[in-house]
Amino acid sequence: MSIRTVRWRQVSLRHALLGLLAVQPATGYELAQKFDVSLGTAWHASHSQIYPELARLQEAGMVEVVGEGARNSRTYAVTPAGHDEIRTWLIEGEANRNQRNETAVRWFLLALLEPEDRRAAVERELAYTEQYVAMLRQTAEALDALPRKHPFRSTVDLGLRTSTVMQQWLREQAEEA
Amino acid sequence: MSIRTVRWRQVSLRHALLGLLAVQPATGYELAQKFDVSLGTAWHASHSQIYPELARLQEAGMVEVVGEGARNSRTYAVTPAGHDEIRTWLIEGEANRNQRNETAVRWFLLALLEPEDRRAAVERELAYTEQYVAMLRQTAEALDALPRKHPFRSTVDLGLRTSTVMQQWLREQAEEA
DNA sequence: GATTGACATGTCGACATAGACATGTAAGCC
DNA sequence: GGCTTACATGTCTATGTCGACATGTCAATC
Repeated sequence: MSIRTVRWRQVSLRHALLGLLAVQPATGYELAQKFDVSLGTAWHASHSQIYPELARLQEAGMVEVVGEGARNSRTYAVTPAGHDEIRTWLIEGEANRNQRNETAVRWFLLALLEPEDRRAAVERELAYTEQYVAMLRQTAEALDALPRKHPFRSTVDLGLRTSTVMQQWLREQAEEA
Repeated sequence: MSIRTVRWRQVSLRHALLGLLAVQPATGYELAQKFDVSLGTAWHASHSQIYPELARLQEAGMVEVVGEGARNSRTYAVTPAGHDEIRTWLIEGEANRNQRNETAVRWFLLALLEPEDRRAAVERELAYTEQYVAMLRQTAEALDALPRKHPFRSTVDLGLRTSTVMQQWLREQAEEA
């Protein structure tokens, strides 16, 4: 009989949810949408993961139901224990630096294409980044319209700045012989 | 009985492997190392995934064994069919833009901390990026010493450029009230 | 009042992934 | 010759994740 240390690896989904709820209480349905617009560059999760994890977080006392709305919806908020968890994770937690980014894999492989093929692929990627930048700009505008600074306002800026660098780099890739 | 369309989602591991082998033939063991130093920002895979996938790629005729070395090692190389696969994927394949990046999740949550806690967390993240930049610089030097330009040389540049932007952004986060 | 579509929550099965477990080889050092 | 360490390949289990399946609510439009 072997001793298998049970490691908890599902840390990011858990903390991403706590983070979103710390900004504003929300239903599972809203969280699923926020993952794509607000936290899209960092993490993705579908509702089939979110609902069970919310139940586990509630059981662990890190979130609580603060309201029930139409269509059997439940609004969750972070408890003090949940805030502690966020803080501890950021200050003490050991970071997992692994990344999983198919777009980046594509960009790595661009160099393997013939110049003509590469230009076509780069065009596609540039079109994607332009769409992405447009989305970020819209988000920035919406956040700037709020009475007080939104906690995620600066991450939108980070996205805009890195996108500029990436677009410049992609253009150079198209020109490479 | 319901018709379940079997979707193939393991596309990135497959193409990341093909891409690495297109640059230079390698053993499974070497590929596992390359994932972390060469493709680390884009994808991560451990040997327990790599060996079975190499076997599947060989079965599919996209890679072949081009040499056997000491300690029962096998060196794989990409076949013409494998090159076609890379090209088709880059030109025609539908991109999955989802990302999974725990570091980015951490950076998003920084804004939720009290200024003092945040400065501590930012210091940690800055230390990580500095280590990462040092590694990239070493890689760049090593690639520049080669007789001809390495296909992945420009992706190292992209990493260096985005790191600069990120470090600047992190410093700003530490200063925010 | 029927239809449509967005809102809302849930489960299930297939597949992906990490890390432990397993085994053996070769090189260098003492 | 024994020890240690890096090389090298493999499997298995627990867990993570996606997409399909399932069910129901409410509002708007026809």
